[in-house]
Amino acid sequence: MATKPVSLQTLQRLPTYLHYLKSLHKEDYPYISATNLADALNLNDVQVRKDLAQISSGGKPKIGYNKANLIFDLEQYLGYNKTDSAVIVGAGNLGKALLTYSGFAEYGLEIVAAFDKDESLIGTNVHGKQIFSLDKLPNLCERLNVKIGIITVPAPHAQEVCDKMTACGICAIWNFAPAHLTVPNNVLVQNENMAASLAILTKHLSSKINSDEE
Amino acid sequence: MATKPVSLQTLQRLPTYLHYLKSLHKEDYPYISATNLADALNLNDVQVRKDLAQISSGGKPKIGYNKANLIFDLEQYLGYNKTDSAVIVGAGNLGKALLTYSGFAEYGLEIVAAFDKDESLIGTNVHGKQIFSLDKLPNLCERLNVKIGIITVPAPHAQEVCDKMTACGICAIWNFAPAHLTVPNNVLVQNENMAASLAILTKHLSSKINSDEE
DNA sequence: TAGATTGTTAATCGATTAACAATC
DNA sequence: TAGATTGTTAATCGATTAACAATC
Repeated sequence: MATKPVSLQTLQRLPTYLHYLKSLHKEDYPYISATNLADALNLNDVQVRKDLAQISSGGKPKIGYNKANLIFDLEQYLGYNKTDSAVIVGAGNLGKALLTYSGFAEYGLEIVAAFDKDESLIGTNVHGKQIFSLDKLPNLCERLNVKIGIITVPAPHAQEVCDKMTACGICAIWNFAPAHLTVPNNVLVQNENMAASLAILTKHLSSKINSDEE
Repeated sequence: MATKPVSLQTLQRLPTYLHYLKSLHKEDYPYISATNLADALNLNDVQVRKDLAQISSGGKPKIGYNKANLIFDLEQYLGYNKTDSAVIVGAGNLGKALLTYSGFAEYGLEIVAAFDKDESLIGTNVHGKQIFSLDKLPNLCERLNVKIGIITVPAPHAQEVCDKMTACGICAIWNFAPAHLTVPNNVLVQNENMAASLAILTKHLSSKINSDEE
């Protein structure tokens, strides 16, 4: 019973729809059209309809989609009602920031523990989450059945940490280190590629300057 | 003299090439083939050649690309040699993490100041960067000709901060808030969309469970 | 010369957008 | 009924990949 797989592009838009719908909470009118949604988010209306068709029970011609139902369907599909456990390796500034951020709960993610090799950090806790020695990783992952790992160590150590994670049975890695990771086939790496984002930003700036000159 | 615009996908791959090339620093042999690069980064070799053709003086048949030249061309193209100034609004955990992160210098970005509306933060400094009241934003942006703004406030305040930034002449916004921003035409928003990344990660997990069941 | 590798032209693939029929 | 909106089928567009000629 394989449900039709949703494209990566669609998958990435779904949280945006959900967030926007939730922001309309105050409004009484219970329906919204794909056209409205598309306009608000600078998307094409047909694209929105196609995306929603894949995860919801559909809208009604002339009326649109029931907002509450849509929110429910999106949360259901994205798994925001079920919580996945994650561990974080690297308790530096970025690691601490992620540990402290309480918004992940809303997305169905709970960071259960952090790991670092810095002796002075081990045993301390950040925002109620304890920081362990890296040796403890296998045991904790197995005990708590953790499948998601977050890497926030400096780039030169990222691959090594990644290998340890996959050895522990982690099969989804969120990589904040500016490094390319090599992993077994069944493991997914999602790069939070700040260098790539910055490239887009600064290039926009420099091309703007050039075009202003003309 | 409009240089051929590079696609967004290409632009995002360039920092990856650069990073990998730099990591080969130890090796003596001065050349690398597109095939090698592609294999190491799990990309197609023709794609790598096409990407590199757009920003470098090219390689030599049978030999490959000169690594040092390639690194130079990539840094040149990505503007890592010139520094852009940026301001950050929102000096919470994430904002502080970014202020503290010293790696941006390498990418040609310097965060010159931070802003917050929390009175207890104003006047303090993080990693040598001062935190100002939001009122000071226009003056500072104009004086230092700041064109890049980083938003690390909670989602409900993101649009308001964004509007202030564009009013100050900022035309490239790096948005870490989980909110869709509406901006004038000439302004670019780059969303660091953690919710989207998480959606991909957790979906991989749940689809894996389903396929394992078969 | 032979062979590896580049760079280009053509084919494929997938996502977005346009056109339109179905429906409340 | 008329009109707005959905949902689907076809057309377009752009990026990736394959095929191949050029070259050191």
